[in-house]
Amino acid sequence: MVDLGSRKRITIHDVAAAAGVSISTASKALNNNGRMGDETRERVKRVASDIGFRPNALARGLLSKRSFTIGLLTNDTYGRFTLPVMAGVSEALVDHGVSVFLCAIEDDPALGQNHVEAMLDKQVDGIIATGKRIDRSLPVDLSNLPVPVVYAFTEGTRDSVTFRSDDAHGATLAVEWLQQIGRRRIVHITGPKDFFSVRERADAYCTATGDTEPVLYGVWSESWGHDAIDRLWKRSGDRPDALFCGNDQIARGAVDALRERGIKVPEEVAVVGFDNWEIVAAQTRPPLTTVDMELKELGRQAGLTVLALAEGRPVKPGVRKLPCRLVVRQSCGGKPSED
Amino acid sequence: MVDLGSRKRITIHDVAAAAGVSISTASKALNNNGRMGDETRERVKRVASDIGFRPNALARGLLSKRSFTIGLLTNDTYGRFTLPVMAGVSEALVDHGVSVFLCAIEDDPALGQNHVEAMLDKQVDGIIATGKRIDRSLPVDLSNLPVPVVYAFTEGTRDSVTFRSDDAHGATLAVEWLQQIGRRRIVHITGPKDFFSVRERADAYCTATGDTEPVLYGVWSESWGHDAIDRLWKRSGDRPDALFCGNDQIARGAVDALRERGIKVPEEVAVVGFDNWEIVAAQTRPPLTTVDMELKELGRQAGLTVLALAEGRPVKPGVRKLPCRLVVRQSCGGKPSED
DNA sequence: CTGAAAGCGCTTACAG
DNA sequence: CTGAAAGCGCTTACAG
Repeated sequence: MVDLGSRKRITIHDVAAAAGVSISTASKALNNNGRMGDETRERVKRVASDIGFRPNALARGLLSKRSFTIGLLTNDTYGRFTLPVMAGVSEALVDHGVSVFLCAIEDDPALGQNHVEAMLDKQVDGIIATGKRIDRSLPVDLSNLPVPVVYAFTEGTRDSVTFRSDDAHGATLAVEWLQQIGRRRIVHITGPKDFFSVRERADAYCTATGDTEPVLYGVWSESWGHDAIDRLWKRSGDRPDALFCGNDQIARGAVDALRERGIKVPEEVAVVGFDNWEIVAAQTRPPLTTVDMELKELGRQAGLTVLALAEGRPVKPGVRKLPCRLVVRQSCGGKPSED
Repeated sequence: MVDLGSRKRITIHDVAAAAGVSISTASKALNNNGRMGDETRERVKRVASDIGFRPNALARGLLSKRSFTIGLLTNDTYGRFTLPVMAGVSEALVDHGVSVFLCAIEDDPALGQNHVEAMLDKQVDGIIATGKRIDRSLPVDLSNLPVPVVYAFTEGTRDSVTFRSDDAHGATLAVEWLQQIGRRRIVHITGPKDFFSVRERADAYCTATGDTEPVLYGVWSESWGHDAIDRLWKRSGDRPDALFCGNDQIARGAVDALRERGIKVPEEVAVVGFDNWEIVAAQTRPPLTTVDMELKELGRQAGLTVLALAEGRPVKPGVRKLPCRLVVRQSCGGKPSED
């Protein structure tokens, strides 16, 4: 059978006994409050560390009303967006001793409710809601919770704090980069128009290019990228010398289609993607220059914000748009960035 | 400023007062123990539900020594393997009221130690360790912890419970499928030989095929799959009529290379991958038939096992190999499976 | 400078 | 059948 190494847990009573003080003195010594002789405080601390004392967070939490846990709620099962957000949240909070419950709720309201209640029972200090698109909310009501809620990459409520990427900025970065390398006929191939981020990216693209080419709306797949190239090359008139694609999958499909037609990327057509999804962007031939939404940074900020709210520090509600970053690989020429 | 809807939390005192009983009676009524009139018990329950009472899990945990939390520790930052495992763990445990801390520790021992201590402080009922390969352990010592540890898709200690996929079974499924559809010259293109799973899959492949073709070892990338096809088509002698690839990326690279040579998949060469990594397998043209390691089921079992150990139920230590499943798409011909 | 007491929100023997 | 008391592991006024 499996051995738990069932050593009894060490409590503050053990520390007090070993140091020859009362438990209140032990507590105060360890928490650097109360007044006592330096010698006593040091001795208690040394003893505690010698016998491996670690305070029980449950007991602490009962008193302090702080559990040093938060919940991350997501409906992005695949993890495409949630994983970087989670990494950022966790990185920002681990130094503050905060641990993160991850709850994947699919699109199931009952499951969502379940998870939220389980977290509230465990007295989480706050909740971060995240998802897979900025213009949809999770299938669970997070208003009027007894703990603060911060939204990251999902639709939030009016009076809450919401973090999202600045897609217009990302699109502008992409188009301006293509213009800088001398491209003039830049076509935008993107996803479904009912996505807010699609419209935002397309608008920024139109602004930056002066609206000379139509935007090709479709779906978020490689095969749509492929089809779009067929369509573009069938029509009459000048061919594009650059593509700005709404995500990396579309870009990959387009690059594949261009190669199959014997058209050189980046020499004849330069391509920029969106998302910086490594598995897609880095494996494309040539690897994709693409826009990174800095989701990890977004997670970091969401984490620090929920912590601030939990500690009662004031935070202004509203939507915070975070800048994107262009990751340069080979699909536009130029050297790969350090990324 | 953000409003917390700062309604005071409802405690068992409120329930007792509202029901006109003592808090001990209230507690016993809600937990279905102690003896009391049915009428009293029902009244207390009704009142509790009416005023929205939910017991504080921290207070409960302090008494019961059970926090109804567990920790999932992983060094698989990208989430490729951890996400399905996490989904399984969470799914299995949510019904038991258990929430899961996710701790991504990269390959940083100090960070790992940090997270483990934070979880122990929070009195987790157990820890599941998971990773990105079966023959490496996490960079943190999990033996002699005061809570049970279960290993899933990472190297465990001798006396622990470890769950892993049965890679030999998966490889056998793949090869036998190719043989069933009439293929005879099946080549195995796979990853680096220092991976245990590579050797195990290759051995099973050799056993199933009778060792007629050399195994091509390389790296886990599309470009290696591509190169392997070049190599195979340059050499003299009969060409393969089927490929069994060590992962989906290699398979995708190979399929792309075959298409570029004008060789039809699956008509001339049938291809099976490994991993069932949707983003790769489903986007390949044609979509890949591939081996799924059933990581979610693996996570489920790991979750139930750590729960059993936490509850003191006996569990035999050792390595449990879980069967794989073949997901049929179009790269071998045949109709797509329901997956 | 140090300790006894009360209490966080609950559960569980133990009296009555 | 119901309640008062003790206690889980800790912290924090309050006495001395």
